Amino acid sequence: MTGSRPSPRLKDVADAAGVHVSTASRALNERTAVLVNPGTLERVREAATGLGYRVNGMARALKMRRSLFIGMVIPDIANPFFPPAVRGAEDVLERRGLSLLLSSSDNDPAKARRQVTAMLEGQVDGLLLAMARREDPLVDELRGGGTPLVLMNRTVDGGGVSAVVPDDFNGSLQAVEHLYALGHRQIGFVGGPLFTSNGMRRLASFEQAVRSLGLPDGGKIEATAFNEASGCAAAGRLLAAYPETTAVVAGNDLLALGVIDAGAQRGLSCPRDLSVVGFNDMLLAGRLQPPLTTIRVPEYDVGVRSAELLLALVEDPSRPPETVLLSGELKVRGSTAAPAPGRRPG
Amino acid sequence: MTGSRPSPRLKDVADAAGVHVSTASRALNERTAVLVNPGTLERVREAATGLGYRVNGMARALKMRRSLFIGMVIPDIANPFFPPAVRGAEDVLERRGLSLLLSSSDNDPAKARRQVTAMLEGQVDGLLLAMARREDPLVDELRGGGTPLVLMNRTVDGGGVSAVVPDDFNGSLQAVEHLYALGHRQIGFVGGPLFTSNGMRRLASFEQAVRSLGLPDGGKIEATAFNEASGCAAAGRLLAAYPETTAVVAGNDLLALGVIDAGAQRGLSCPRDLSVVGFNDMLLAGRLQPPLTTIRVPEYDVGVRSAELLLALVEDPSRPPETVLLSGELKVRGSTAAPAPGRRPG
DNA sequence: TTGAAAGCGCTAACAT
DNA sequence: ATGTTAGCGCTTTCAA
Repeated sequence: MTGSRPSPRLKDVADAAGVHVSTASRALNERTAVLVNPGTLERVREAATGLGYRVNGMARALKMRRSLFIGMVIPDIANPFFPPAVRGAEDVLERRGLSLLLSSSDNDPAKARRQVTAMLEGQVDGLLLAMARREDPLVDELRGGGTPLVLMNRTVDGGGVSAVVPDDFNGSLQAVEHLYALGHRQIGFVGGPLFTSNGMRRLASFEQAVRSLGLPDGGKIEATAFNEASGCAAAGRLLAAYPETTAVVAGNDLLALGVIDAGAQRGLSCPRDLSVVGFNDMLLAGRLQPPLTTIRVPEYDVGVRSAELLLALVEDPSRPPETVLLSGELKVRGSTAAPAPGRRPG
Repeated sequence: MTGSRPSPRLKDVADAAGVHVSTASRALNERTAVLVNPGTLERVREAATGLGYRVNGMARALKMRRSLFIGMVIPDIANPFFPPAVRGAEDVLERRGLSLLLSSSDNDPAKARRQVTAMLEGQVDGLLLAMARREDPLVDELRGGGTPLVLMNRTVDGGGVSAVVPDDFNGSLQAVEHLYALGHRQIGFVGGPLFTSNGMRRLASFEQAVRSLGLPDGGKIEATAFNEASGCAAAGRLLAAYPETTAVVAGNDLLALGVIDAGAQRGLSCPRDLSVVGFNDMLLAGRLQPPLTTIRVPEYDVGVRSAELLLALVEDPSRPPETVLLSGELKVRGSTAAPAPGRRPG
């Protein structure tokens, strides 16, 4: 028995069942099984089970031009925003028999390009991209390339490509209004990188909200990345330049954590001396010290909707691009409070 | 120009360069490029670039019996333990030109089996499995199957398969000793499912530690899953049965959170009335309320080492199985303190 | 209802 | 140094 083929091919199954390989193929294929005689069908299936046959996906893909792989590139799986979104996509894809190829690009365009290239070589049936920049040559190239594409979480300025993103505009608006209602009048902003649609849109709506409420133009700082360290550095500059600030809207939850750190470094306690609002409602945000007031983005749904949209695009490549806006919801928790009397300006 | 081939094949490149396809293949392949005339090499490369040629990985895989895919099955990417481990594996694999196929099995053996089957059909070059049970028929089958395999985070009782796991034994020990040093004498245990090596080993070493310190045999409850809700339910039972408990060792950080919840439900404040130690030191564990005292497991390294071991196995399938134990380190934070005088037994 | 034959795109003997 | 040829394992026309 030693030295036999590594794993049985369709030919082996066919031989065992006493039929031609094309018949075996038809029998084992859901769609074509009806074409084969019930008795034969049974024999083939038994032979397949008996031999422990497993279709060779590479051969199938080569012939059918369908790999049943979907590629997904995100900035970083270790960033708590992404796991739920990945999981959402995974669940949808698995139900349809597709597998997920995952890469983290660290927001490095060259790295993202290499990863996408590897996925394209892997003949993925579609691409889920969460690392898009507002101006993104890679996305532009891909748009013409015949591989269906959906942008997740971030989109591009130019449009023309399907995307599933949070309603950044409304989110920031809710954050500002919440702080205003608490009595804050000196509200700062620590946003994410402006090369992302999230960073840009959250800033734009922050500015508009502040303006329409007639608030003074406070500090607005762009952090270099959506993480705690960048948020802390940016907030440090903000608080130095605008010491009268009593509240900060952050570009996301990690940035918010950094803002809280920066405040603490200056002796400002959150929420007593400094209120902070995050964005996303990442895992455990409600159990932090203090529990984070934030804009809840349906992260899992971002993944689900992206995958669904991509599958629709795979079925019908001529389907026009579409942008799905998922609305967020303000979760009021412990990181926001009325400003302390002593710190209120005027 | 419309109606041309979807994407150029090697044949197209060869034609454009005026050579035979086999020459083009040699030219474009790192390993065989030395065999071709420098001038020809240049022409082929230019043609490839000019046409935007991209190798068809399915065809290559079919021929070479190497897909450059690695499959990874974890319980749930949304569980904060896994993202760093996934990231570690990703980084190693990418450096070697391999892509990662990821699935979440939810600890459902049938689901895991389907996912592994899909990956095997996808001709993955190796498998990283983080969902193993102590007795796992799937792992047993795979061991004979010719696809290299490394278990991550959890291993099987039988051995005979490579694994990279935390040092559960030493971890629990440190937790108990820490609580003992603080003055606790009534220490309970809320562990993970005993069908996992983690659940079992952490319990075993807890019991041994308690015994060797001469402590009374306190409550030990097995939670149904490694999550907050199960931890809360289990801890509820523990505290009802052993109300004199002043400290609890939890099977992981999420379970620890559940223990804290259960305490709070009974009016017990952590750490004043109840000390809790977690396991893993998941993301943000130190920023929770209270900051979690826990056993730090090098999650990223678990991923790195697993991937490295798997690659070694891919290169040399005859390499004997090996278990790598990664040691944890106690991180003392805010969820543990000396027992309150009023609650100390006796 | 089944078999024959072609071919997906590539690599690797083998031959020249 | 390059061309010829076979074949990886599968699906799918086309014929019978």
